[in-house]
Amino acid sequence: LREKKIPEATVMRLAIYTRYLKQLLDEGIDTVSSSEIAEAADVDAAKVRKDLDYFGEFGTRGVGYKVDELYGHLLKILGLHRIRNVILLGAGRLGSALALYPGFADWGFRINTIIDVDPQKIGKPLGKVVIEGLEGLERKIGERDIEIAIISVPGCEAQGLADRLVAAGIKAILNFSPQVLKVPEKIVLKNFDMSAYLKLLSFHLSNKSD
Amino acid sequence: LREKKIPEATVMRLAIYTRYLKQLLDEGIDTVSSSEIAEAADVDAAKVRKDLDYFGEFGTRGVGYKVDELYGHLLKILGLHRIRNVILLGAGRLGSALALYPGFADWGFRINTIIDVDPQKIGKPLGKVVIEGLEGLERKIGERDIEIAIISVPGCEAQGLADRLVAAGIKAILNFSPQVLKVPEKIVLKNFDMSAYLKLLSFHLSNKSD
DNA sequence: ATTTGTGAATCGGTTCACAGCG
DNA sequence: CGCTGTGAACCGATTCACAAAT
Repeated sequence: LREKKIPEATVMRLAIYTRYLKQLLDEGIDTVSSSEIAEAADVDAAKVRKDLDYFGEFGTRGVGYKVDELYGHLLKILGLHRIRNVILLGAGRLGSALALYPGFADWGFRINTIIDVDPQKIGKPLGKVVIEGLEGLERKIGERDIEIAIISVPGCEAQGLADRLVAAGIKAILNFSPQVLKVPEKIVLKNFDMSAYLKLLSFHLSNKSD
Repeated sequence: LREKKIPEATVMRLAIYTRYLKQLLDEGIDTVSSSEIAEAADVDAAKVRKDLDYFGEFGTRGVGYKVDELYGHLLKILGLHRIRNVILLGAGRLGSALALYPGFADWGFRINTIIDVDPQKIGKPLGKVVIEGLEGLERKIGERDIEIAIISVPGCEAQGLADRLVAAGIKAILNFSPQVLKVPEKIVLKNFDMSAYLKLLSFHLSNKSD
């Protein structure tokens, strides 16, 4: 966006702040301070202000931030002011849970295509979307204006699938498989390797004697 | 462990390396270089060596690392050489998917207790474990030697539950709810807010004009 | 009086470049 | 000669402290 490069961690925190602001909005609270946001997000107030500072001046000194305005700014900053189409690849247990997770639709992410290779599943509905086979993947991504892919297939199939997605012009991938994916620079890739997170917990448990 | 503090990112990468080493082990390959590990994990070789350097010297100059030895060292470092008992809270769609995810058991994480408040679910099996109600939570954690809790309940219930878990002596929490949890310093907490990750992707999509 | 916005200092992780060793 | 191990330089994010604004 701006001239400066925005730290990944900053964007992640902005994503957290939006949820709190939405809550305040629903409660009818109209003003909030950086220290209140900080408390809710479990960070410090200076960090909140610095995070916002990357994008402009949204507050009033001595007063704080107007909740509705700040919320609107953050939605714009994060690109959440519009619908984005998502393809889900793999309708296993995890994939099914993701397909039905309301937290995606709440923020404008519409899973409009679900793919699986199991003939038993093809043709059956998962939520409001009918599961389809892999054929014509590339065409569907183009025709249906899909920007984001969620991969929840076994690790061994993930890289091949990612290659096809990239060739089809996908812009972002959320990878739930434990496979490390290689994609071109321009593709936005986030990994969500759950066993890796458990290993991280395990490490800390083994070294609690700090 | 050592005198130095280990970067979180380093531990996360070690967790990734283990998967690759396991694969090499299964393929019967017995030597590997830092650059091969780097390639597999999509990082650079210096980073791999630096990550290992925090914990000791595991390689042979001019040769590389013996796969089985390095794998064993990493298991020890990450505390994966023993079984850890896990409690799963919330047997909804996501919770059920997690309960049945083989990636946990593969690394020694045994979900031995599953809790839900829905009377319809209580008493029914999920995998090999029978779902139980919330009563006696604290006692179960103590008696069953549970170290890790996975929270997959609605956000509004997550903090109250976390408080009980902490009081019961839980050591680590993996939080799949979008609620930011407040726990004492000594508790190891990792958040897995999926909608926050989608928001992150959305931000990058909106600002691809780098 | 209060709270934001922000340059400057600090801290910590990454990268580099090469010494050390087989 | 090849690859590891590692101090040092670099870079970027966090924290600090205070000026600016109402």
